[in-house]
Amino acid sequence: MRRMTARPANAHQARLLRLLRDGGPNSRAQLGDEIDLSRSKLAVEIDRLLETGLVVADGLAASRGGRRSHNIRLAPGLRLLGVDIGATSVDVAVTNAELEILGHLNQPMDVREGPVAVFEQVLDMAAKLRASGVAEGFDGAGIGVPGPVRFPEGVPVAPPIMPGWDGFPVREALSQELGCPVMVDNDVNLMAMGEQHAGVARSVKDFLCVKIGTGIGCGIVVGGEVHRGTTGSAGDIGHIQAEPDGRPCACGNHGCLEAYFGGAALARDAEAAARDGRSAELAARLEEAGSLAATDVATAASAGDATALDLIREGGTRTGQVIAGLVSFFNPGLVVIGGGVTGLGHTLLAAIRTQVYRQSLPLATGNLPIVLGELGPAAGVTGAARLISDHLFSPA
Amino acid sequence: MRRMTARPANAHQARLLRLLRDGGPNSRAQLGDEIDLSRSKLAVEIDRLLETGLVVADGLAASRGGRRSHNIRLAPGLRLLGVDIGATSVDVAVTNAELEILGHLNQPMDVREGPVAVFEQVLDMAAKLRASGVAEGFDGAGIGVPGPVRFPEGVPVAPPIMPGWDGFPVREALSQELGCPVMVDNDVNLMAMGEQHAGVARSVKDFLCVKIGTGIGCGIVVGGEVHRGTTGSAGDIGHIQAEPDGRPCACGNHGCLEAYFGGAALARDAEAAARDGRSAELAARLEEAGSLAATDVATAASAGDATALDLIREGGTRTGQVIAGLVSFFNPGLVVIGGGVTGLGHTLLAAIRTQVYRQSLPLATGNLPIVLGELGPAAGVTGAARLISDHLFSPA
DNA sequence: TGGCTTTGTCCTGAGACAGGAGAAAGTCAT
DNA sequence: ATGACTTTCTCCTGTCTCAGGACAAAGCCA
Repeated sequence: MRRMTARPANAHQARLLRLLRDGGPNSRAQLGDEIDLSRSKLAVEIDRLLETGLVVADGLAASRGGRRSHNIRLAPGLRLLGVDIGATSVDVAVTNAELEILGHLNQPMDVREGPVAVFEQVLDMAAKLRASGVAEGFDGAGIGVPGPVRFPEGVPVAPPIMPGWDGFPVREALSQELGCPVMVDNDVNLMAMGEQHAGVARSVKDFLCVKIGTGIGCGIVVGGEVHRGTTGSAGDIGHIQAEPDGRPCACGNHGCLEAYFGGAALARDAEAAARDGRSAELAARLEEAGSLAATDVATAASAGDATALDLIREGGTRTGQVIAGLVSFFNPGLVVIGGGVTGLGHTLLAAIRTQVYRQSLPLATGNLPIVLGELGPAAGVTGAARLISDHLFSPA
Repeated sequence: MRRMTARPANAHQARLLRLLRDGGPNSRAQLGDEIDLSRSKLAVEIDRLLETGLVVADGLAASRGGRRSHNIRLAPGLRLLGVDIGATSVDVAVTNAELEILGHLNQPMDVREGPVAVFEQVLDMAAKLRASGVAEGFDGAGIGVPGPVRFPEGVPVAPPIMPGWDGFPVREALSQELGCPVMVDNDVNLMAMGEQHAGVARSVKDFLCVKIGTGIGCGIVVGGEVHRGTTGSAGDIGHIQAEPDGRPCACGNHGCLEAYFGGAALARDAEAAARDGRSAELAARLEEAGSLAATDVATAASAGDATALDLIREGGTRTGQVIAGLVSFFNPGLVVIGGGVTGLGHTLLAAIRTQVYRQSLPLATGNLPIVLGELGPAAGVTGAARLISDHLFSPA
């Protein structure tokens, strides 16, 4: 079916759309208070938006002591697809124009199978969501991939954990399949955007969002905008050296943070601990499943297993060391910890906090909250929807 | 005498002034090509700027095949004061509106003597420059201090090496003394702005500028704008941990970069080497002067002293380790090395380069130039002039 | 001297916009 | 119910911004 193709005609319209999206007021009068425009001009722009169908006026709000206002809302039929491709699983969600999640699917997947196989699965999941009735089609899609992206073109570049994706025209291919605009970004950046839009980072202009999944990455937000770096690899902190001449890392260097922590390292350390007989708990789980994952460490830790707790604490300390350096360097107003291993929860957070507060400059940590992300697996897909929404809600 | 107090009336005028300042064209026609305005509107704005005296039209340019154009230039009488306060010396310079240095003084000074004493000296130097005929008065002044600054108010906060300055209203005090607008920033940020305006970082939008003086700091430029951080302490990389459980640092922590390198650490290490008998060259200089400074290491190194070279290499390697992490994190398009110890030159640069190229992600270093700053002591004062110029050339 | 190019000025009409006047639609006290 | 008051929204008018065409000025070159 035909989807919405209208775009705001000017910056005023774009600002209005974003205000409505981000939970601003919804009467003409109150919109006029937040946007620097006269009532008359505002009325004209809203009329034009109504004509294009980008917003609708449905019903009247309760009176606030005078004439009742019209409810101005974003097109209720607008649907965005948010895709978050991880190393071992994929999330696909549908949102409305306000970026509220209407349907969300998660499936295991191996990113190394390459873009063609993964896209088949993603399109299948999108079809399932459509079939469930939450959407008849999509007005736009955002997609996050676990590696650096040449942002303007929407193409992954030299992604270490997904070599088959190097140079694959993700944006173009997906846009063709879905028949709608598509934007591509690094998964960590999208998580940051998600937490910024609907999570703990609302109203914070400069913050870091550390995602600890299979690997470790960091979304950098400067002045409300994601910093992607010159080649799109900004935030790739997994291979910062945490220990001079330390453990060998898959990247060829020694002592990288990812050699000590992250889903992959944690699973490997847990298996070693199980085999060494350091943890009966982990050994039992290894016996049962044949291999261990980060989640096994989480459950063992919550069962009180000392070795599992030690592994988490040590990893948190290493991560905290690196974050401490970044905090001194960047002086953020907030640090968000998220990603798959947030199941490790407050043990991890406490270790990170201790290390950062100990090592960073007092001036930089003085008023610095370090918190867990509050959206969990919804952060990535929300950020993806936000990414394409920012694109759609900018002048054509 | 009365100074220029006019300010651009709108964003167009501000853009025109900055274009002229930054070496853009200077005829109406060519300005019109670079600014998105019609010839008519442009002519109106230039006429208004001519009226206020912010620009002047003097003479005609050579013909380019048709009617000769008028030379539009920034007010030739405009004078800016750039002040760069270091730990042990102070630079004061006078520039014209194009930020060309018309006069430059440097004097030794101890920042720990406090703001009152230092300002007395700065004002004295400014008076000397005035007396030399390069300026009759100042239209604005920029000043850099070696510590974090609460930028909007122009007040140093919790500066480790200059405790007496904490909370001192630098901006207000200097503005009163000089009778002109004043802006205050961290000295490292100003060095970055200087290299951006007239040095190696021209046309680079995202870069890092590492200043190795008595301490070590880093200017961060994102999208052409200096990133100052939430509390103004961004770029304070001297206390990033370079060695876990390493040398004790003056800040109370262990293993900080500044415990290993920077003017202070280098001087201390050199004295130790002289006393240990590891370097006859350094011992002779110590004998002579009673104490050693970073410059002594530089001269010893250029004389071929192996110990001095080792000290520089080791410091460069440590610094390179830290920068490598920052490069992975920030993914800049350029890294500039500057500050007092650039006298150590290419030995230092080579050590830093080796370490960064070895340790950072290939994608981040692939096309990354790491170069010495090209302005030397002029970087700070040029950046200071640029800071106040940006302020003066923005709509009132 | 005449064609051509570049630069700069003048003019007009279209559109952007603010703010006043006032209609519409409500609340609340009397 | 009535009138005073509030809030929301619309309409209108005058001002300002701005682009682009027409044209004058000033140069080059053959």
